[in-house]
Amino acid sequence: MTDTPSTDLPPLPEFDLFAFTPYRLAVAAKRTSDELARQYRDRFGITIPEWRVMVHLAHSGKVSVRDIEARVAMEKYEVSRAAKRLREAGLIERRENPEDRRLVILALTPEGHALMARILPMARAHQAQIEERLGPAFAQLEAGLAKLLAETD
Amino acid sequence: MTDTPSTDLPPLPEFDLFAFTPYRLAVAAKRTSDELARQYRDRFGITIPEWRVMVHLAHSGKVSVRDIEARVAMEKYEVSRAAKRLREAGLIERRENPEDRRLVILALTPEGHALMARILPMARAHQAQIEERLGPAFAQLEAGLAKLLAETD
DNA sequence: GGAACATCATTGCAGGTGCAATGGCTATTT
DNA sequence: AAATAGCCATTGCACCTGCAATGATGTTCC
Repeated sequence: MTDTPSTDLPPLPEFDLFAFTPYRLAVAAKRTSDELARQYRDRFGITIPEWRVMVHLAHSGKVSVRDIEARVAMEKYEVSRAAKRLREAGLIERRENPEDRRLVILALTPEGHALMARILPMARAHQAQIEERLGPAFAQLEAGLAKLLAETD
Repeated sequence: MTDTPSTDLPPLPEFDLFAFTPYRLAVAAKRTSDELARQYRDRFGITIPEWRVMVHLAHSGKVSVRDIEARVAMEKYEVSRAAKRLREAGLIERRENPEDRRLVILALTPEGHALMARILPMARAHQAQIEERLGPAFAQLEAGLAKLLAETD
């Protein structure tokens, strides 16, 4: 037993990673978005950050990077790079804001609009499937998440 | 109004990103682990993947990369690279398994053991703080996560 | 017992990410 | 109106990640 360095040391406190809320949330988040990410990538060629930007543009019209950053839980450099890729893919367009030339105006192109018309129903279906699979636990999850998100805001 | 390309297109279906469970989980996971990640990094110089490996070694003794991969929701290359960094930092040691020389035996060094003795109480306190801040909503979150994790396993 | 197949861990590569500048613009102060 | 400070978006750099390929070992099947 002398070859195991821990043997003679005081025992460590018990700690169950599987009961650790940050871990549980990380695993849950990864599981739920991975399948989605794969679909978005394979079928539409976009990533999750790009998807978030697109969704925001879909219902907010023309906005700046700052608006998206504030609303969509992304750092502004993420928004900036997602927007760059989306622009190169022809899904959004970018103009200067004439009233404040530091700002940028992002908006869906017709191609981007068409893409969202295809993706959004899929996303709704995905959400419905989650709710169905969780059953009554869905409402509990929602209540818990609502409190957590409010507390950490 | 003719300068906005979306105006003449059929309206997109309503979609609220903030009610989208994968999004909510992603934000919740990021919020809860970011502060933790910063602490681990600034005070102990380790990352979240490294922390997970350390926790597993702390209560499982000597294990292989495969064991950790299976138990800790990490891909094996993540485990492998985390282990490499931890080895370079002197926190874990690595030996060959003589019974199956494809396998590797990872274990905490005394330094790693000492580090865990300092981190684990912090992690427990963090967990307690989450539970306190959420109050009754914590049990709901747990119930929801339990169902979700079981369903997607 | 040897060939084919499976498993374990690692790594090369391409691309994504976080941080800390940077450059351009606007607001504020004197 | 010039100087200073602040805000917006982007980018250079280093690091991290995901995927697929690799090499080394073990197992299975003829």
